[in-house]
Amino acid sequence: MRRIDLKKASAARSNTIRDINRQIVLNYVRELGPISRAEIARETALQRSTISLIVDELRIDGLIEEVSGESTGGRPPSLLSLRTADAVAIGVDLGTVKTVMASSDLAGRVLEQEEFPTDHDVNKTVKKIVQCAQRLIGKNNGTIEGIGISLPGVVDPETGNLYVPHFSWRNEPIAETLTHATSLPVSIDNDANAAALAELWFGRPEIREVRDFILVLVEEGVGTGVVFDGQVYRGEGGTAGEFGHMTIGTGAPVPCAVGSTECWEAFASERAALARYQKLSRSNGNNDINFAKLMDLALRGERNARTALKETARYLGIGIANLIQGLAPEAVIVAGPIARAWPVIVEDLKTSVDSSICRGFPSTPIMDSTLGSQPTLMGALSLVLASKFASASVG
Amino acid sequence: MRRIDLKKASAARSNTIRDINRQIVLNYVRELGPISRAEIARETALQRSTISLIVDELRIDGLIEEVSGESTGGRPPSLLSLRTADAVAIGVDLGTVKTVMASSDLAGRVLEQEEFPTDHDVNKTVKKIVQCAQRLIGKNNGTIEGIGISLPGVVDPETGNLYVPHFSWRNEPIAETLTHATSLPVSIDNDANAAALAELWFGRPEIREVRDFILVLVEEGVGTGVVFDGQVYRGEGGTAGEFGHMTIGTGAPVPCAVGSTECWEAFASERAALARYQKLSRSNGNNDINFAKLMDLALRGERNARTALKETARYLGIGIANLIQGLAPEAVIVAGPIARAWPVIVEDLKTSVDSSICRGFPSTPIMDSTLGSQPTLMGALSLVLASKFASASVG
DNA sequence: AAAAGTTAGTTCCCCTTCCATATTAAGACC
DNA sequence: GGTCTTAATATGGAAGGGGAACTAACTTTT
Repeated sequence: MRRIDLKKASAARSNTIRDINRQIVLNYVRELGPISRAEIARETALQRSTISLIVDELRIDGLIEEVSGESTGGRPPSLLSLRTADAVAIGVDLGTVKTVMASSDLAGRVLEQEEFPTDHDVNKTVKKIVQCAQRLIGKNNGTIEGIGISLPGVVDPETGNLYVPHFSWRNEPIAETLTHATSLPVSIDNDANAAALAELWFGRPEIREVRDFILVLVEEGVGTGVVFDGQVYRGEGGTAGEFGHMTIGTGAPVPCAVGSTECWEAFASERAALARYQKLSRSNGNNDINFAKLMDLALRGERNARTALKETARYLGIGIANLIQGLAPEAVIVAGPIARAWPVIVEDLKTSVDSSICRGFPSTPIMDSTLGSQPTLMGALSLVLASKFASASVG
Repeated sequence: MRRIDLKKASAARSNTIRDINRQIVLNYVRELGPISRAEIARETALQRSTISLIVDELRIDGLIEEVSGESTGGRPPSLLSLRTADAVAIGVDLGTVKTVMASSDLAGRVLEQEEFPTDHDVNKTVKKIVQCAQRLIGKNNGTIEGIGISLPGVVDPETGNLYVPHFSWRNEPIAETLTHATSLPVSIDNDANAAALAELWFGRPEIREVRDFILVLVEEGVGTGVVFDGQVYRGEGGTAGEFGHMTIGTGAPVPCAVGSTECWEAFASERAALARYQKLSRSNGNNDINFAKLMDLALRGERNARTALKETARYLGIGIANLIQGLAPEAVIVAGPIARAWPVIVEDLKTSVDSSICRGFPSTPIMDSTLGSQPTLMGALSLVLASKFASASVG
């Protein structure tokens, strides 16, 4: 029972029907390909002739290609799959430590990847990004159609206004600079929202089939990406997803990015885990430790490191329980470096979630990211790729 | 960038285009009526001829009617508005104290209303509802098209499974019984979700124009209805919206419905306010007080009552701040009996929200319900009415 | 009072797109 | 080699919107 928005709703014309069916066919190829025209016709209940016409259009547009298939007792089908000959997207995963850039094909497979340390000076970082983008564009002879950027901060995808607390960047024209230098459309979004978009479009099937889930990105802070009804929820001005600043108690081990000690991220971020570890092992004088090293120690069985991570997982669980109760997602995904220590934290995390949930809610699966080591890079690529498969107007 | 659901998405046929345009025209009449065919044609950029054909359909279906209009220098238009001659919906607002039932026309205007105390025995209550429904149906000579029920508990609108903590009702076949007795379709939903639906479809214009908002229903507990992109978000199994059980601290004045003293509703519900008042005025021995009386006292200026309400508002604000940060809604609506004491609590509420929000988020309007005294009754009616204006398939 | 101007609504023909059916294509099995 | 099965294409018909021309009904101007 969605209320349509009269200001945005546009009436259906004769071509609307084709637009809708074209999108459905394209997504069948994307999600179930290689697939034959006949199979798509059976699934959609459209006529085979209609599917053939639509497929012709999609082939001319270079979105899909034919491969030969095996007969099942009759004429062998010509199977359709996404055309993956070219690199079509560039993704920029701008992190607090390093920036990873990659090109990918339509199916989201990374073809080429580079990385460099992120410079605190926004101009230097943008310069490196421009250089790398131009290198990738040059190699690919005009096949690149767009650039996506994910960064650890609040972004309004409409206006481009942004705020990156770690570097104190405010309203830097990163996207504009890149657009001018490359003449390509540039999309920019918060890292957790982008990672959620990637899980939605390119995650493992158990997530792809889910319409409502929450991605919790644990890094220096805690970010969330909320997916409602197959769509990343951005809220007004793109500022949704800051559940990291949800009040969950008092007396956190570190202040949050803005100084409060009552926020979820003050209890459950990497910084919180490090603070716990340093308190536990103060006598050892371990001051040059970072989160990667802490995880290494914990995975090797070091007692204090494990305790610090498990305690952090417990608070992670309290926040996740709040989200489950409020939003009843079909799944919760934990992403970020901490996913590497999944075996250490999973039990405490789930126990904490269960004990914080009041009612007999259906138990919600909590899993680590299905996108391997780089959910945020995939997120940046998804900003470009998803727009090829989802047209804003067609619901 | 919504990802379509291949299992549910149905391909567009020739009639799809008419369905879409029909819905758009109907909603123009609903929201901007009385309106002429020509005006709709200008707004939608559809041809006047097309609008005329669609209007004929809608008139035959009894959804809209013509009234005469004034000329503006040419042929006078025949204006279109919703047909409000008949009662078409029955709403059942099943509350913990009383049950209110009403019939309404297509525009959501209440035509007839009855109420009776809610009996702790589910069978007795259902019997009274059935009798009242049959009385209303009989009076209206076959014009009633559906019944909506809102109740203070968790409901899965798909399966009808429900749980009402106040009465310890579990999986009672309320909707089924009513369907059998009346032969009408019955929709049932959680009170906060239903109230959110009512604000979305029948609220004052400042809310109707908003696509993303959160309704916080304060009663014995605290319930939330989340509206995202013009749609009430229900989550898996219809259990979304239980932000009332979000952990926000420790040491609440009362246990929540399940016994925890860390939940938002344990800090911010009517029961929490009453407990605060009783603690403050223990010497007075005021034990036969209820929330309505507490509000009366506070509105008359009684010190302890005001303090109890203001303290409750402060905690209400902490939870609302969490929601604003996480979901960045365009507005937050506070509904329920407490809205009557709005002047007493509004200042403390807003101060608390502002101080709990970490970043310079755009300040979100927080308002009391725009539906007058009975948001939950309107919610029940909306369950029927909204389905007439929104078809599930047409986005 | 007649003519001109304005706005509303209807009629008719054409285009797009889908459906249904028939036809062609290409392999498997006996 | 003939029949069966499945895949893909071609062809005519229906639904629905676009657009121009038309009728209707009023206001304004002369």
